Amino acid sequence: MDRQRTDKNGENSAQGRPTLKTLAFMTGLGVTTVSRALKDAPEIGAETRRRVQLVAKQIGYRPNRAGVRLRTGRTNVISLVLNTDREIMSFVSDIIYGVSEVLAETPYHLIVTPYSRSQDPMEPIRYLVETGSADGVIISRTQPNDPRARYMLEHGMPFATHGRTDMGLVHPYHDFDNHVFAMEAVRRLASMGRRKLALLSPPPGLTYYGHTLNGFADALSEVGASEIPFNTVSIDHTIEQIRTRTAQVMRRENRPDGFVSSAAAATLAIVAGIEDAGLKLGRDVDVVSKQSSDLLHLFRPELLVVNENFRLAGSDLARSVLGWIGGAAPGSLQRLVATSEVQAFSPPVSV
Amino acid sequence: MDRQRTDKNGENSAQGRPTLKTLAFMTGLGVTTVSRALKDAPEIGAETRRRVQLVAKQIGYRPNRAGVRLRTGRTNVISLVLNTDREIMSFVSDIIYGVSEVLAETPYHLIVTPYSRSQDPMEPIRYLVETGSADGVIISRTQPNDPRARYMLEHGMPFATHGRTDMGLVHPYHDFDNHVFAMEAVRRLASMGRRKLALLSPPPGLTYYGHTLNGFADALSEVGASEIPFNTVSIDHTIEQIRTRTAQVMRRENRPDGFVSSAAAATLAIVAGIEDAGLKLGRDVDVVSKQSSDLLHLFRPELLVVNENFRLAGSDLARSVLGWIGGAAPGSLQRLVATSEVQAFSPPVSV
DNA sequence: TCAATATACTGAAACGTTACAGGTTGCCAG
DNA sequence: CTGGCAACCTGTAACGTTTCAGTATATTGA
Repeated sequence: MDRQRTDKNGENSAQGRPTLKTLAFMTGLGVTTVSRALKDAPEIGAETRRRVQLVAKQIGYRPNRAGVRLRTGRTNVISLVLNTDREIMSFVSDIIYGVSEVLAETPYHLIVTPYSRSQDPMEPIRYLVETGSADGVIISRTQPNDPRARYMLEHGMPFATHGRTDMGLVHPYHDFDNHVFAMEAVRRLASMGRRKLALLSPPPGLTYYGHTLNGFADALSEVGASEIPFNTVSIDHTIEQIRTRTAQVMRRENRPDGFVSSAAAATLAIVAGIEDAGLKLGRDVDVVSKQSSDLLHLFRPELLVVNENFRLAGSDLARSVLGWIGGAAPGSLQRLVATSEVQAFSPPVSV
Repeated sequence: MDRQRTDKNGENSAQGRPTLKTLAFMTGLGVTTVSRALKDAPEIGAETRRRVQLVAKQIGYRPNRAGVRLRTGRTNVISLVLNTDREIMSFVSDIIYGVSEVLAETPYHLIVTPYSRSQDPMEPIRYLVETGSADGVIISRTQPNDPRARYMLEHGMPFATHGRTDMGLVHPYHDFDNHVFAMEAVRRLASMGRRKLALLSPPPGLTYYGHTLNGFADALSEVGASEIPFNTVSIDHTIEQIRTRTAQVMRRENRPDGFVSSAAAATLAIVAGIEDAGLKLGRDVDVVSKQSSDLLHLFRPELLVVNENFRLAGSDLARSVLGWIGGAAPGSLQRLVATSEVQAFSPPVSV
């Protein structure tokens, strides 16, 4: 009967946004009951439950995130940790789209946590864990012995990695099978008669550097081809550095007649370097490249490509983190996607 | 003297993360005093202030975002609203980097709010405003009469737009001067003797569509060149659509001898279409294109380019939103960046 | 009939912060 | 010696939510 005094939020429904108190006033129930009714708690009568949910829908009730977060510690936030100067351009947009697509169906927000050249990659991770700013984290540029993964595991922060680790610790990941990619690439080049192959590798230090190198080496010995060293550059180098280096190598006596490239932008540089040296793609040398959007064929139809789907990676990683948060076993949230076949140019249908 | 009972957070300093209560216990002050000391309130003694801040730094105190948000309504969040299927790839990564770079120095987090094909562009905006999920918003794909801008203005949500509106309403924006871009592009083509020009425009509906068209038309009449209609496609069309359409146009009797393209990926398609028709870039036709990263010259050295810096746009937009939140006049936070000159290929120094 | 029990609901407390409305103390003017 | 004031500090309440420990009522079993 002192409801009037207590529920000063009654009139609130007109001015501010509705809260549990507003709903309690409108339904004549207590806020506890309303709170439980909204989450289908069993001790609330079926009719009451329906009634509360109906009113909530009608007036467009949305739980206040700060309230929930303060009370429960749950943030409803997933953080995507990105290196702001080394990530591949298309990687960023596609992975964000993939993650967004999954989070859109949930109450989760996506926050982007950047770190740059100058910073310790651990810094954003520590920040997230210490401040509890996210319920889950997605990281890329994964290393075999990755201190970020170890730290999050130790501190009970659910996460997923783009790329695998190799520390004997189990956690969700999504990875493209770069071992298979490199093997298929070499096989394809070999099948075209190419015998002296160079690899533009991922940056040393990342896990898939090793996968790529091993696949390359394994296939070389399988097909009996040889390697022309090209390890002074990686896809983390600038376009100009790769271009210059390629031109140098191509001017040598013992030059490669085939390239395997781990990134599309780098492939542009390789081709430019080849042509700087006065040689011709498809005649003097062939190139197999990974790409994440279907543009390389426009650049040079002679290029051979393998597609890596970053958007899929994003949605997969998001689902994994949510799964872990939801209590699934981290070991069940690991996915290695097999490379599609090496593709040659197929001209557009209508011409 | 019932401090022991009251400050149950005293021992907390050992287990959880420190709060104001922890600091209050350690300094022997009240939490109110600590709170004010940390924000340099004038009614706190200078010595006390220093002492509190020292202790806070020592134990790594970080204000709890949920607490602040619940109490004050401030979220310390900026939301970047993105269309998940139409945005230009490099736009997304660069603008995120630009925004991040600015927010990194502040307590603000960046959240990415996506919307897709199927959705009303207003939906994410309404969500953000209604739930108060952000203190400021950045939007792109701005329209002359943009309901999102109008809505946010009406509801007092600070925001900045990438691109201008044209509704007589004043708000922060960052825009690339596409009028000048189109004029310079046409002038350049004219100076090379090109007289029949086609424009691959931005999607109709966006503000810079008009700017681009006007610049194109103005320069055409200035130099006395004529337009070959090419308005059945825009940069929002697929690569294949643009390519096919270009090839069609280039096979006609009265074909263009010059193109102006508003996006780099689309330019790849145009060039492919030109070559599909058996014509040669630089001989039969020239193309001026915008690009946001320096890759087009690798594609075809004959391409003429103008650079648009999306990272700059991002940092600029972030600064504008923060400025508005901080009380600056929205009218003072508008920036139109002039296009750089049209650039032809300059070969790498060392070859 | 009475006690035990299940059902449906409730108020109070707490999460960490800030705003509000004081409360002490010391000093000075009168 | 008193009243007033400035300087400095403090407790309480509130933001919206969930959890805990209930309470009231109806239902059941003996």
